[in-house]
Amino acid sequence: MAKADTKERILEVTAELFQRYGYNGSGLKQIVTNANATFGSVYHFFPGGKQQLGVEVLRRSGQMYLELAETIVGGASDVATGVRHFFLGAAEVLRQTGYLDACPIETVALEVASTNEALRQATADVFESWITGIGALFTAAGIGEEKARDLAIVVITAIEGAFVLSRAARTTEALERAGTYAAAIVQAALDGIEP
Amino acid sequence: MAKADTKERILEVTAELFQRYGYNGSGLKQIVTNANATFGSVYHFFPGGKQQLGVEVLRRSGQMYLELAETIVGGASDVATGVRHFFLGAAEVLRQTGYLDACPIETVALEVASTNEALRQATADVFESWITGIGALFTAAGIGEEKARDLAIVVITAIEGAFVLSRAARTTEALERAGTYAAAIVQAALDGIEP
DNA sequence: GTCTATAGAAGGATAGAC
DNA sequence: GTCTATCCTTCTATAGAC
Repeated sequence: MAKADTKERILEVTAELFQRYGYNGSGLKQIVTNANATFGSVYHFFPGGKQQLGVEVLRRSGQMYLELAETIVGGASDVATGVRHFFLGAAEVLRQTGYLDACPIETVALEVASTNEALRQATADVFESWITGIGALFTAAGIGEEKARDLAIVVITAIEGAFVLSRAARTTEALERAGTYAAAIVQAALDGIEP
Repeated sequence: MAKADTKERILEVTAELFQRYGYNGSGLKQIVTNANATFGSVYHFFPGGKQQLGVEVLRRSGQMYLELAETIVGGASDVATGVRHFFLGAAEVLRQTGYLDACPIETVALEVASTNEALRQATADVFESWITGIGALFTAAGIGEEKARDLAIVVITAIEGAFVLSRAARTTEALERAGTYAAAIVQAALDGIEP
């Protein structure tokens, strides 16, 4: 088991590098080295080169991160508490990794938004799946569908924005404050308050 | 006037490229071409190379964007309305530029957070200046200092996160929803409601 | 201050032996 | 499936003429 699938290792290493250094900041050479693989293997599994590898990594990372969010948010006593837990958990991970590991697709999303349509579409698909997935947790908690989607968007934008400020400042302040307000907004929706 | 300062042109062009393509995505060659300058000029004005140019561009862009925010937020009938206007204005700019022009430092901030300490510090300084500047508008509106800072952080994280989703999806939905909730949170603070 | 040429490294990608 | 060698481009940076 010390030797997992080569393809699997390439995907895992690339996901980690994208999360920390972005798409342009992660060289194929670095990927090959860290994954203990070769150029031949990369192009064997991903004939479309770095772009194809990128698309598959974004899809995988997006799904894994959604599952993590669903587990934490859905596992709490109520969704508002769950949202708060997710922000605090993200803050803890960020701190423990030396402010390396935040959102697995955010940096790439901004880098490729206006330069690579295939990758841009992949990031858009991931965000949409998050909105749908988190929104479903809110509707399950009794919130109307339309409002549930809006809430999901607000919660996701809050954590993405907080990641930017927290990584730049190397403090968890933004994640903590954003988490408090995001949880409060969800709680207000549970209480049936407008707006 | 057709020929502004060479240094000025380099700074302006680099700021635009950083905003659209990020730090790693903006080549010195591209900068030189777009600014109608030469490599010699770039290294004459910025002996520290791309990094020094980057730091100066981040500082400038950060200050200009803060001034824009202060004008819009502070120019409205109240700060909650001002916040709403800023989100809607940002959405309009984004739409009109084909989803190119969002935050001038966000992409760079994520790219350099774990790779270049000088640039990371520059982005952190910019965000801190925004928190202070926007927070001052809130205290001027009668909100307590501590809460004003928290609100500023929440508003800034909301717009940064919304930029990510909006650029990826090529819709203004995230900016509109985030703007609505950010304005509501500020309004609640004005009304003295807890948190 | 400006320009051109070029160095030297790193980028993605490919071919062909094994 | 894996590996190595290599191609071609792009990148940042520098030297030296003007």
